[in-house]
Amino acid sequence: MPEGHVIHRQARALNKLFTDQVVEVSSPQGRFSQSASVVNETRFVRSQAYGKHLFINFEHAHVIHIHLGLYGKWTFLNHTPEPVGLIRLQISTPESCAQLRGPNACTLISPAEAKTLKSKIGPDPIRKDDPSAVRTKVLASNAPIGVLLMDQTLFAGVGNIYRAEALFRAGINPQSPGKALTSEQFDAMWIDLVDLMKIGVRRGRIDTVRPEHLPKAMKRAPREDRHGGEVYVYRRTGLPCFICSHEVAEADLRGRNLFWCPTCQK
DNA sequence: GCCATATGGAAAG
DNA sequence: TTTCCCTATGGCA
Repeated sequence: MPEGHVIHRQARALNKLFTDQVVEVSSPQGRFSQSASVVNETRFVRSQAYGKHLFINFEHAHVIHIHLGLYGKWTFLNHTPEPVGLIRLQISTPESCAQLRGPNACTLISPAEAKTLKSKIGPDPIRKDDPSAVRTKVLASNAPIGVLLMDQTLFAGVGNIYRAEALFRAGINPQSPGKALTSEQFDAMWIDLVDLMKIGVRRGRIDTVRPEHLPKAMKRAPREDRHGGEVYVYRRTGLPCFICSHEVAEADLRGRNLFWCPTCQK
């Protein structure tokens, strides 16, 4: 259920636990057993995040590709318990254990296949990738910017929350076509995504409310939502905008929930 | 216990 | 554009 910042944290956590160690790899649930046995008791080289995709390199040029999708979840433990629930992938040493449940994708691939996959992933704000090619595409596109932001070949790692919040902070209506943006607006939004997502990596939660709006936000915000942080519009449907007090709106855009302030985002 | 929901994306139609 | 994947959780009976 994560956006890119979470995947980057998980890559970091896996590296901290397992880099250069010979690890036990298994699939208690069974579905990944055959692949797990291929890398079982081999050396964990490193894990890397590209947008929402995670790549784990093992010795002998084996790579596990993971995408969490909506339900996927990692659990990190300092011991290896009896399996609870459906664990697709488990990596462990005597000191540490990482368990993966419900991923959208978990497959053993070759370095060549990894390269192909990575080539389809767009620039990632957290990796400080160059957005110039994407800027050209966005500024020429008739598609709504709210749709473009969710396209992982354009903005790797951006999900529904960062989309809603970046557009709010930029004062841009999600329905505006990409070509309606100025080059300056695009650059400002990209830089904002870099800032916001780096904060997300650092804190492990999504915080997007500017300090000057924060006291007000804290007072009016409902319970902490699942994103864990403080946001302007995501899942605040019907609640007053922190800036103009207009009700936050919600709509369906291409099958995903969209949140915005009709006043602040013309 | 049952049902709706979720920060995603590929495949099918 | 719709369906499916696949798991956990929270709200409600």
